[in-house]
Amino acid sequence: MPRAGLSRAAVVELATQLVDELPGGPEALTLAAVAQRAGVATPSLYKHIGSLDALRAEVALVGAIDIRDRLRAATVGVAGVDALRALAEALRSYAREHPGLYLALQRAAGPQDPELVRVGGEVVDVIAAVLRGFGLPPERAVDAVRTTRAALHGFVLLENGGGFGLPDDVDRSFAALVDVLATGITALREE
Amino acid sequence: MPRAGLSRAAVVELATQLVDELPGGPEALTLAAVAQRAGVATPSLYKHIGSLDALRAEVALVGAIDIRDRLRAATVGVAGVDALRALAEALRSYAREHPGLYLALQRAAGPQDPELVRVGGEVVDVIAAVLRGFGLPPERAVDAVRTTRAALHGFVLLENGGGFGLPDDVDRSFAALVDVLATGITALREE
DNA sequence: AACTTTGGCTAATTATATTAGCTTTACGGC
DNA sequence: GCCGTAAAGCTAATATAATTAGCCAAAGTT
Repeated sequence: MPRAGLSRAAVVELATQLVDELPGGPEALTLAAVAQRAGVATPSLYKHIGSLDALRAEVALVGAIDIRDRLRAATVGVAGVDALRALAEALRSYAREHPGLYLALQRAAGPQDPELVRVGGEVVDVIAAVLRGFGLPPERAVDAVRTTRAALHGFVLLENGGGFGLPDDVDRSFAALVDVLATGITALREE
Repeated sequence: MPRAGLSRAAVVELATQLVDELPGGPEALTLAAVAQRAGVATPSLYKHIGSLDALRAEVALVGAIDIRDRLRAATVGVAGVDALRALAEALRSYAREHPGLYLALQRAAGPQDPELVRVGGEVVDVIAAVLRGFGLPPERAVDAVRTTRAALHGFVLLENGGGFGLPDDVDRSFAALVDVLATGITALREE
Protein backbone atom coordinates (compact mmCIF):
# COMPACT_ATOMS: atom_id res chain seq x y z
CA MET A 1 0.00 0.00 0.00
CA PRO A 2 1.16 3.55 -0.64
CA ARG A 3 2.47 5.70 2.14
CA ALA A 4 0.59 8.48 3.77
CA GLY A 5 3.42 10.89 3.09
CA LEU A 6 3.44 12.51 6.50
CA SER A 7 6.06 14.83 7.89
CA ARG A 8 6.69 16.61 11.10
CA ALA A 9 5.09 19.75 9.71
CA ALA A 10 2.06 17.88 8.42
CA VAL A 11 1.46 16.25 11.79
CA VAL A 12 1.75 19.58 13.58
CA GLU A 13 -0.65 21.10 11.07
CA LEU A 14 -3.25 18.41 11.71
CA ALA A 15 -2.80 18.85 15.44
CA THR A 16 -3.32 22.60 15.27
CA GLN A 17 -6.53 22.06 13.33
CA LEU A 18 -7.73 19.56 15.89
CA VAL A 19 -6.90 21.77 18.83
CA ASP A 20 -9.21 24.44 17.48
CA GLU A 21 -11.97 22.00 16.60
CA LEU A 22 -12.05 19.87 19.71
CA PRO A 23 -14.38 21.17 22.38
CA GLY A 24 -11.83 20.52 25.10
CA GLY A 25 -9.03 22.47 23.47
CA PRO A 26 -5.42 21.38 23.85
CA GLU A 27 -6.14 18.99 26.69
CA ALA A 28 -8.48 17.02 24.49
CA LEU A 29 -5.82 16.57 21.86
CA THR A 30 -4.86 12.91 21.52
CA LEU A 31 -2.42 11.14 19.30
CA ALA A 32 -5.22 8.76 18.43
CA ALA A 33 -7.25 11.60 16.94
CA VAL A 34 -4.29 12.98 15.02
CA ALA A 35 -3.47 9.54 13.68
CA GLN A 36 -7.03 8.95 12.60
CA ARG A 37 -7.12 12.23 10.73
CA ALA A 38 -3.78 11.46 9.15
CA GLY A 39 -4.95 8.03 8.12
CA VAL A 40 -2.20 6.15 9.93
CA ALA A 41 -1.92 4.02 13.03
CA THR A 42 -1.13 5.86 16.25
CA PRO A 43 2.45 4.61 16.72
CA SER A 44 3.35 5.79 13.25
CA LEU A 45 3.25 9.34 14.50
CA TYR A 46 6.35 8.71 16.55
CA LYS A 47 8.35 8.72 13.35
CA HIS A 48 7.67 12.44 13.19
CA ILE A 49 7.26 13.64 16.74
CA GLY A 50 8.84 12.78 20.02
CA SER A 51 5.78 12.57 22.20
CA LEU A 52 2.36 14.05 22.79
CA ASP A 53 3.91 16.74 24.95
CA ALA A 54 6.39 17.60 22.23
CA LEU A 55 3.54 17.87 19.75
CA ARG A 56 1.68 20.18 22.12
CA ALA A 57 4.77 22.33 22.37
CA GLU A 58 4.97 22.54 18.59
CA VAL A 59 1.34 23.50 18.38
CA ALA A 60 1.91 26.23 20.93
CA LEU A 61 4.85 27.48 18.91
CA VAL A 62 2.69 27.76 15.81
CA GLY A 63 0.23 29.84 17.80
CA ALA A 64 2.95 32.09 19.14
CA ILE A 65 4.36 32.71 15.69
CA ASP A 66 0.93 33.48 14.28
CA ILE A 67 0.19 35.93 17.04
CA ARG A 68 3.53 37.65 16.72
CA ASP A 69 2.99 38.10 12.98
CA ARG A 70 -0.54 39.36 13.38
CA LEU A 71 0.40 41.86 16.03
CA ARG A 72 3.26 43.13 13.92
CA ALA A 73 1.09 43.42 10.86
CA ALA A 74 -1.62 45.24 12.78
CA THR A 75 0.67 47.87 14.23
CA VAL A 76 2.93 48.91 11.39
CA GLY A 77 2.39 52.54 10.58
CA VAL A 78 0.18 53.34 13.53
CA ALA A 79 1.09 54.99 16.79
CA GLY A 80 -0.15 55.86 20.22
CA VAL A 81 -3.68 54.94 21.20
CA ASP A 82 -4.47 53.85 17.66
CA ALA A 83 -1.65 51.35 17.74
CA LEU A 84 -2.76 50.04 21.10
CA ARG A 85 -6.28 49.60 19.82
CA ALA A 86 -5.07 47.87 16.67
CA LEU A 87 -2.89 45.54 18.67
CA ALA A 88 -5.68 44.73 21.08
CA GLU A 89 -8.11 44.00 18.31
CA ALA A 90 -5.66 41.84 16.45
CA LEU A 91 -5.07 39.75 19.53
CA ARG A 92 -8.74 39.37 20.28
CA SER A 93 -9.55 38.41 16.70
CA TYR A 94 -6.88 35.80 16.70
CA ALA A 95 -8.05 34.30 19.97
CA ARG A 96 -11.60 34.11 18.71
CA GLU A 97 -10.57 32.46 15.47
CA HIS A 98 -8.27 30.02 17.24
CA PRO A 99 -9.54 29.41 20.75
CA GLY A 100 -7.77 26.10 21.13
CA LEU A 101 -4.49 27.38 19.83
CA TYR A 102 -4.70 30.38 22.10
CA LEU A 103 -5.26 28.10 25.07
CA ALA A 104 -2.37 25.91 23.99
CA LEU A 105 -0.10 28.89 24.51
CA GLN A 106 -0.96 29.09 28.16
CA ARG A 107 0.39 25.95 29.65
CA ALA A 108 3.32 25.61 27.30
CA ALA A 109 4.80 28.80 28.65
CA GLY A 110 7.40 27.05 30.76
CA PRO A 111 11.09 27.57 30.11
CA GLN A 112 11.46 24.16 28.45
CA ASP A 113 11.32 25.21 24.84
CA PRO A 114 13.81 27.94 23.94
CA GLU A 115 12.09 28.54 20.60
CA LEU A 116 8.83 29.30 22.34
CA VAL A 117 10.57 31.57 24.79
CA ARG A 118 12.16 33.44 21.94
CA VAL A 119 8.95 33.96 19.98
CA GLY A 120 7.12 34.87 23.17
CA GLY A 121 9.74 37.51 23.73
CA GLU A 122 9.11 38.86 20.26
CA VAL A 123 5.43 39.16 21.01
CA VAL A 124 6.29 41.13 24.11
CA ASP A 125 8.59 43.28 21.99
CA VAL A 126 5.71 44.30 19.79
CA ILE A 127 3.70 45.36 22.80
CA ALA A 128 6.66 47.24 24.19
CA ALA A 129 7.16 49.03 20.89
CA VAL A 130 3.53 50.11 20.81
CA LEU A 131 3.66 51.37 24.35
CA ARG A 132 6.81 53.34 23.66
CA GLY A 133 4.48 55.78 21.96
CA PHE A 134 3.08 56.69 25.34
CA GLY A 135 6.24 58.39 26.44
CA LEU A 136 6.75 56.57 29.70
CA PRO A 137 9.95 56.83 31.67
CA PRO A 138 12.03 53.73 30.93
CA GLU A 139 11.65 52.30 34.40
CA ARG A 140 7.88 52.22 33.98
CA ALA A 141 7.88 50.50 30.62
CA VAL A 142 7.96 47.00 32.04
CA ASP A 143 4.98 47.76 34.27
CA ALA A 144 3.00 49.08 31.34
CA VAL A 145 3.80 46.05 29.20
CA ARG A 146 2.81 43.67 31.94
CA THR A 147 -0.38 45.55 32.61
CA THR A 148 -1.32 45.51 28.95
CA ARG A 149 -0.50 41.84 28.52
CA ALA A 150 -2.47 40.94 31.60
CA ALA A 151 -5.55 42.90 30.64
CA LEU A 152 -5.72 41.64 27.08
CA HIS A 153 -4.87 38.08 27.98
CA GLY A 154 -7.43 38.00 30.75
CA PHE A 155 -10.13 39.47 28.58
CA VAL A 156 -9.82 37.02 25.74
CA LEU A 157 -9.58 34.09 28.11
CA LEU A 158 -12.71 35.14 29.91
CA GLU A 159 -14.51 35.78 26.66
CA ASN A 160 -13.53 32.48 25.09
CA GLY A 161 -14.26 30.62 28.29
CA GLY A 162 -17.77 31.96 28.43
CA GLY A 163 -16.93 33.96 31.51
CA PHE A 164 -19.06 36.91 30.55
CA GLY A 165 -22.53 35.81 31.49
CA LEU A 166 -24.47 38.96 30.84
CA PRO A 167 -25.77 39.67 27.38
CA ASP A 168 -24.26 43.15 27.38
CA ASP A 169 -22.20 44.01 24.36
CA VAL A 170 -18.76 42.48 24.70
CA ASP A 171 -17.33 44.62 21.92
CA ARG A 172 -18.15 47.71 23.90
CA SER A 173 -16.55 46.26 27.01
CA PHE A 174 -13.41 45.49 25.06
CA ALA A 175 -13.30 49.03 23.76
CA ALA A 176 -13.67 50.20 27.34
CA LEU A 177 -10.76 48.01 28.37
CA VAL A 178 -8.56 49.59 25.74
CA ASP A 179 -9.68 53.05 26.85
CA VAL A 180 -8.88 52.23 30.45
CA LEU A 181 -5.44 51.00 29.44
CA ALA A 182 -4.74 54.05 27.31
CA THR A 183 -5.85 56.51 29.96
CA GLY A 184 -4.23 54.69 32.83
CA ILE A 185 -0.92 54.09 31.10
CA THR A 186 -0.74 57.68 30.00
CA ALA A 187 -1.21 58.67 33.62
CA LEU A 188 1.70 56.47 34.70
CA ARG A 189 3.91 59.09 33.09
CA GLU A 190 2.92 61.69 35.63
CA GLU A 191 3.75 59.89 38.83
CA MET B 1 -9.99 -4.51 58.22
CA PRO B 2 -11.31 -1.16 59.35
CA ARG B 3 -12.78 1.27 56.90
CA ALA B 4 -11.03 4.36 55.70
CA GLY B 5 -13.98 6.49 56.73
CA LEU B 6 -14.10 8.60 53.61
CA SER B 7 -16.83 10.98 52.60
CA ARG B 8 -17.58 13.19 49.66
CA ALA B 9 -16.15 16.17 51.51
CA ALA B 10 -12.99 14.29 52.52
CA VAL B 11 -12.34 13.21 48.94
CA VAL B 12 -12.82 16.75 47.66
CA GLU B 13 -10.49 18.01 50.34
CA LEU B 14 -7.77 15.60 49.33
CA ALA B 15 -8.26 16.54 45.71
CA THR B 16 -7.95 20.25 46.42
CA GLN B 17 -4.71 19.60 48.26
CA LEU B 18 -3.39 17.57 45.37
CA VAL B 19 -4.36 20.14 42.78
CA ASP B 20 -2.17 22.70 44.51
CA GLU B 21 0.71 20.31 45.02
CA LEU B 22 0.88 18.65 41.63
CA PRO B 23 3.12 20.46 39.17
CA GLY B 24 0.57 20.07 36.40
CA GLY B 25 -2.31 21.61 38.30
CA PRO B 26 -5.85 20.40 37.75
CA GLU B 27 -5.03 18.47 34.59
CA ALA B 28 -2.57 16.34 36.47
CA LEU B 29 -5.20 15.38 39.02
CA THR B 30 -5.94 11.68 38.81
CA LEU B 31 -8.26 9.47 40.75
CA ALA B 32 -5.35 7.14 41.26
CA ALA B 33 -3.45 9.85 43.14
CA VAL B 34 -6.47 10.77 45.25
CA ALA B 35 -7.09 7.13 46.07
CA GLN B 36 -3.50 6.58 47.06
CA ARG B 37 -3.55 9.55 49.38
CA ALA B 38 -6.84 8.38 50.82
CA GLY B 39 -5.47 4.91 51.33
CA VAL B 40 -8.14 3.15 49.28
CA ALA B 41 -8.33 1.50 45.89
CA THR B 42 -9.25 3.75 43.00
CA PRO B 43 -12.74 2.38 42.34
CA SER B 44 -13.70 2.99 45.96
CA LEU B 45 -13.79 6.71 45.25
CA TYR B 46 -16.86 6.20 43.11
CA LYS B 47 -18.85 5.63 46.28
CA HIS B 48 -18.37 9.32 46.99
CA ILE B 49 -18.05 11.05 43.66
CA GLY B 50 -19.61 10.58 40.27
CA SER B 51 -16.55 10.87 38.09
CA LEU B 52 -13.23 12.60 37.73
CA ASP B 53 -14.95 15.48 35.99
CA ALA B 54 -17.43 15.80 38.81
CA LEU B 55 -14.57 15.87 41.29
CA ARG B 56 -12.87 18.58 39.30
CA ALA B 57 -16.06 20.58 39.36
CA GLU B 58 -16.24 20.23 43.14
CA VAL B 59 -12.65 21.34 43.47
CA ALA B 60 -13.41 24.37 41.35
CA LEU B 61 -16.38 25.16 43.54
CA VAL B 62 -14.20 25.11 46.64
CA GLY B 63 -11.89 27.58 44.96
CA ALA B 64 -14.73 29.86 43.96
CA ILE B 65 -16.14 29.90 47.48
CA ASP B 66 -12.75 30.62 48.99
CA ILE B 67 -12.15 33.48 46.62
CA ARG B 68 -15.57 34.95 47.18
CA ASP B 69 -15.04 34.89 50.93
CA ARG B 70 -11.57 36.37 50.73
CA LEU B 71 -12.66 39.18 48.45
CA ARG B 72 -15.58 39.99 50.72
CA ALA B 73 -13.40 39.95 53.80
CA ALA B 74 -10.80 42.17 52.16
CA THR B 75 -13.25 44.85 51.09
CA VAL B 76 -15.55 45.36 54.05
CA GLY B 77 -15.21 48.86 55.36
CA VAL B 78 -13.04 50.18 52.56
CA ALA B 79 -14.06 52.23 49.57
CA GLY B 80 -12.86 53.65 46.29
CA VAL B 81 -9.31 53.05 45.21
CA ASP B 82 -8.43 51.51 48.56
CA ALA B 83 -11.13 48.93 48.11
CA LEU B 84 -9.96 48.15 44.60
CA ARG B 85 -6.42 47.72 45.82
CA ALA B 86 -7.52 45.51 48.70
CA LEU B 87 -9.59 43.37 46.37
CA ALA B 88 -6.78 43.06 43.88
CA GLU B 89 -4.30 42.07 46.53
CA ALA B 90 -6.62 39.55 48.06
CA LEU B 91 -7.11 37.88 44.70
CA ARG B 92 -3.44 37.81 43.91
CA SER B 93 -2.55 36.40 47.32
CA TYR B 94 -5.09 33.67 46.92
CA ALA B 95 -3.86 32.73 43.48
CA ARG B 96 -0.29 32.55 44.70
CA GLU B 97 -1.22 30.39 47.67
CA HIS B 98 -3.41 28.12 45.56
CA PRO B 99 -2.13 28.09 42.01
CA GLY B 100 -3.73 24.79 41.13
CA LEU B 101 -7.06 25.70 42.62
CA TYR B 102 -7.02 28.99 40.79
CA LEU B 103 -6.37 27.19 37.52
CA ALA B 104 -9.14 24.73 38.28
CA LEU B 105 -11.56 27.62 38.20
CA GLN B 106 -10.72 28.40 34.63
CA ARG B 107 -11.97 25.44 32.69
CA ALA B 108 -14.84 24.61 34.98
CA ALA B 109 -16.52 27.88 34.08
CA GLY B 110 -19.03 26.27 31.75
CA PRO B 111 -22.73 26.49 32.46
CA GLN B 112 -22.89 22.89 33.63
CA ASP B 113 -22.79 23.43 37.36
CA PRO B 114 -25.40 25.88 38.65
CA GLU B 115 -23.67 26.08 42.02
CA LEU B 116 -20.48 27.25 40.42
CA VAL B 117 -22.34 29.75 38.30
CA ARG B 118 -24.02 31.12 41.41
CA VAL B 119 -20.81 31.50 43.41
CA GLY B 120 -19.07 32.95 40.39
CA GLY B 121 -21.82 35.50 40.20
CA GLU B 122 -21.23 36.37 43.82
CA VAL B 123 -17.57 36.97 43.13
CA VAL B 124 -18.54 39.31 40.35
CA ASP B 125 -20.95 41.01 42.73
CA VAL B 126 -18.10 41.86 45.07
CA ILE B 127 -16.17 43.44 42.25
CA ALA B 128 -19.24 45.33 41.13
CA ALA B 129 -19.81 46.61 44.65
CA VAL B 130 -16.25 47.86 44.90
CA LEU B 131 -16.46 49.60 41.56
CA ARG B 132 -19.69 51.27 42.53
CA GLY B 133 -17.52 53.58 44.56
CA PHE B 134 -16.16 55.03 41.34
CA GLY B 135 -19.44 56.70 40.50
CA LEU B 136 -19.86 55.33 37.01
CA PRO B 137 -23.09 55.70 35.09
CA PRO B 138 -24.99 52.42 35.37
CA GLU B 139 -24.55 51.51 31.73
CA ARG B 140 -20.77 51.58 32.12
CA ALA B 141 -20.69 49.41 35.23
CA VAL B 142 -20.57 46.14 33.31
CA ASP B 143 -17.65 47.37 31.23
CA ALA B 144 -15.73 48.37 34.32
CA VAL B 145 -16.35 45.03 36.01
CA ARG B 146 -15.24 43.11 32.94
CA THR B 147 -12.16 45.24 32.57
CA THR B 148 -11.21 44.72 36.19
CA ARG B 149 -11.82 41.00 36.10
CA ALA B 150 -9.84 40.65 32.91
CA ALA B 151 -6.86 42.61 34.16
CA LEU B 152 -6.60 40.87 37.51
CA HIS B 153 -7.26 37.44 36.09
CA GLY B 154 -4.73 37.88 33.34
CA PHE B 155 -2.08 39.17 35.71
CA VAL B 156 -2.27 36.32 38.18
CA LEU B 157 -2.35 33.75 35.40
CA LEU B 158 0.72 35.22 33.78
CA GLU B 159 2.49 35.48 37.10
CA ASN B 160 1.69 31.93 38.18
CA GLY B 161 2.50 30.60 34.74
CA GLY B 162 5.94 32.12 34.80
CA GLY B 163 4.96 34.51 32.05
CA PHE B 164 6.97 37.41 33.44
CA GLY B 165 10.46 36.63 32.39
CA LEU B 166 12.25 39.74 33.47
CA PRO B 167 13.51 40.02 37.00
CA ASP B 168 11.83 43.38 37.50
CA ASP B 169 9.74 43.70 40.60
CA VAL B 170 6.39 42.04 40.04
CA ASP B 171 4.84 43.69 43.09
CA ARG B 172 5.49 47.06 41.58
CA SER B 173 3.98 46.00 38.29
CA PHE B 174 0.89 44.80 40.07
CA ALA B 175 0.58 48.10 41.87
CA ALA B 176 0.86 49.79 38.49
CA LEU B 177 -1.92 47.62 37.14
CA VAL B 178 -4.18 48.68 39.98
CA ASP B 179 -3.25 52.32 39.38
CA VAL B 180 -4.03 51.98 35.69
CA LEU B 181 -7.39 50.44 36.49
CA ALA B 182 -8.23 53.12 39.03
CA THR B 183 -7.27 55.99 36.76
CA GLY B 184 -8.81 54.51 33.67
CA ILE B 185 -12.06 53.49 35.28
CA THR B 186 -12.44 56.88 36.88
CA ALA B 187 -12.03 58.40 33.44
CA LEU B 188 -14.82 56.21 32.05
CA ARG B 189 -17.16 58.46 34.02
CA GLU B 190 -16.37 61.44 31.87
CA GLU B 191 -17.12 60.08 28.44
C1' DA C 1 -29.72 -10.98 66.88
C1' DA C 2 -31.22 -10.16 62.25
C1' DC C 3 -31.61 -6.83 58.59
C1' DT C 4 -30.16 -3.13 55.76
C1' DT C 5 -27.32 0.20 54.02
C1' DT C 6 -23.01 1.65 52.91
C1' DG C 7 -18.07 1.62 51.93
C1' DG C 8 -14.68 -0.93 50.52
C1' DC C 9 -12.62 -4.66 47.44
C1' DT C 10 -11.20 -7.36 43.18
C1' DA C 11 -11.91 -8.30 38.38
C1' DA C 12 -12.80 -6.77 33.89
C1' DT C 13 -13.27 -3.29 30.03
C1' DT C 14 -11.86 0.58 27.43
C1' DA C 15 -8.90 4.27 25.93
C1' DT C 16 -4.57 6.11 25.59
C1' DA C 17 0.54 6.75 25.31
C1' DT C 18 4.61 4.64 24.45
C1' DT C 19 8.29 1.08 23.09
C1' DA C 20 10.11 -2.74 20.31
C1' DG C 21 10.83 -5.00 16.41
C1' DC C 22 9.35 -6.16 11.68
C1' DT C 23 8.38 -4.93 6.74
C1' DT C 24 8.22 -2.42 2.90
C1' DT C 25 8.44 1.68 0.39
C1' DA C 26 11.12 5.16 -1.96
C1' DC C 27 15.18 6.56 -3.58
C1' DG C 28 20.31 7.62 -4.50
C1' DG C 29 24.05 5.69 -6.71
C1' DC C 30 25.77 2.17 -9.78
C1' DG D 1 17.04 -0.94 -14.59
C1' DC D 2 19.32 -3.14 -10.05
C1' DC D 3 20.80 -2.69 -5.03
C1' DG D 4 21.35 -1.12 -0.60
C1' DT D 5 19.82 1.71 2.82
C1' DA D 6 17.18 4.87 5.46
C1' DA D 7 12.73 6.38 6.41
C1' DA D 8 7.86 5.46 7.18
C1' DG D 9 4.62 2.57 8.10
C1' DC D 10 2.70 -1.62 10.62
C1' DT D 11 1.42 -5.05 14.47
C1' DA D 12 2.25 -6.62 19.06
C1' DA D 13 3.09 -5.66 23.71
C1' DT D 14 3.27 -2.84 28.12
C1' DA D 15 1.73 0.56 31.40
C1' DT D 16 -1.45 3.84 33.33
C1' DA D 17 -5.89 5.56 34.05
C1' DA D 18 -11.06 5.84 34.16
C1' DT D 19 -14.97 3.42 34.72
C1' DT D 20 -18.45 -0.48 35.54
C1' DA D 21 -20.04 -4.78 37.73
C1' DG D 22 -20.61 -7.56 41.25
C1' DC D 23 -19.04 -9.32 45.83
C1' DC D 24 -18.34 -8.89 50.88
C1' DA D 25 -17.83 -7.03 55.21
C1' DA D 26 -18.55 -3.24 58.40
C1' DA D 27 -21.75 -0.07 60.64
C1' DG D 28 -25.81 1.08 61.98
C1' DT D 29 -30.93 0.05 62.84
C1' DT D 30 -34.77 -2.32 64.43
